[in-house]
Amino acid sequence: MNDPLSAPRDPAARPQTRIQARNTRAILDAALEVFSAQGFRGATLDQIATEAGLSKPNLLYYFPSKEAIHLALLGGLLDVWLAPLRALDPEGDPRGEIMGYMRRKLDMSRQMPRESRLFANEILQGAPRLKGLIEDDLKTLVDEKAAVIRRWADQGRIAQVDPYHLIFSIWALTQHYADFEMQVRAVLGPDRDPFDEAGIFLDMMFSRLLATD
Amino acid sequence: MNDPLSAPRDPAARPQTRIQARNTRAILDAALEVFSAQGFRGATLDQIATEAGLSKPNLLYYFPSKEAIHLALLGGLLDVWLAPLRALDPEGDPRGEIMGYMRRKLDMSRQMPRESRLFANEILQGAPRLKGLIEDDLKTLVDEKAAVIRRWADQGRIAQVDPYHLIFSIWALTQHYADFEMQVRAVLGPDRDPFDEAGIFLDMMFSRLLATD
DNA sequence: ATTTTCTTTGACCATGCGGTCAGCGTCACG
DNA sequence: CGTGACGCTGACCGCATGGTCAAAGAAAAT
Repeated sequence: MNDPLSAPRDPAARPQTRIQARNTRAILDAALEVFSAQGFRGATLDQIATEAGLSKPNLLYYFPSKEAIHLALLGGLLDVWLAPLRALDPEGDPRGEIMGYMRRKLDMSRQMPRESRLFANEILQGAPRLKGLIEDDLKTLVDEKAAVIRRWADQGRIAQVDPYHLIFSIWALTQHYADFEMQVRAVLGPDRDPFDEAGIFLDMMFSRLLATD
Repeated sequence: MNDPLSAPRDPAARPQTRIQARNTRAILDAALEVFSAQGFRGATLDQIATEAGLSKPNLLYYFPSKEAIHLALLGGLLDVWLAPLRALDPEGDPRGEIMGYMRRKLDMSRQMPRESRLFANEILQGAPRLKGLIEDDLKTLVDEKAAVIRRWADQGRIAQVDPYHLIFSIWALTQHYADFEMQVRAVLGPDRDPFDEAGIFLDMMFSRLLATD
């Protein structure tokens, strides 16, 4: 009843055992690995259990179903994913804020490619499990930040660009390096670092886009 | 031998019946629909058969396995997908060629979102079935066109940008509108046309990026 | 030391799904 | 209009997979 999806057992009474903490973390990490690489239907409980170093029934002792594990992951993800955008400061320097946002998003692609792919998988399939959150939380946040950016543009502090598509472009470009990493690496060859180069390229791209000259 | 992957039976002797043509087309179209929406493992033969208006055994009369259907789709896809890049003319006007490429790619996202998502699914999972083609054909083509673009940059006819990442950025931005269409539409609301707006935005973005001022 | 709660497991079940097969219809062509 | 090749299907098989359960094994609490 009062049992959040990310926690296995009713934590109302006793708080949480050390073993519980360790195992739920292991499970979520293993699930992230498997779900992000195989998609929801492609992943199997056996794979996740093995990856987590548990038996399948033991895994199901901590989470009631495959669906629940997936939801626990997605539930936490959207917040993490949007944190950089939330941090965009209306009082800050327009170019610095937008460039900084792009930077942080690129860093997330580099540091958290599994999360990026998990998210991509979900959206690709039409976001059956995140639709609600996307239409509410995400849309609200983007509307709010888009208004800020529009104000900056109207004040002439950055170029006149559609703020929504500016945000989309940051998403598209940064996530591409995580989601399509295999393709990017295949094309660049083994001796080039995609993320380092992307940083330079995207700096230039957005500098030129936002310049007011 | 002369049997393309999209054809089911050995057509060495008799060419192809009308029924064969109709049904293989129906199957591939249905499979594109289902695979692009559910991924390889998420799709079932029953779904594809139903979508194609056939029974499952009948479907398997035309293709030997689920895998074969998927391969037939992917096999044809890469060529279609890369055609716009192939068309980039070294003798043409640099800005016109690159902007035109971006345009054609965006049109493809609009006209062929299912193909885009099929491809995205494949790359996301690490391209288990396309790896070879990507490391050979695709890499070769990109190397070749990147060299062209680099020459243009060195001649001062466009800005000095990394040609590889320029190509990546075109892929990322155009495919984003197909692959993440659900998210884009949720954020923009029902009254805005993502693709029309994207055309304007991307025109501006790449104009500014390539400008030599 | 004993009880109680938490943790783990082997064995098992039901269902979904890819794929097969024997046989029945149907079409095209001489 | 007959005959062979083509097209189609219901019933079936075996395996993978999500999930259950009773009972055994550790920890914690007393």
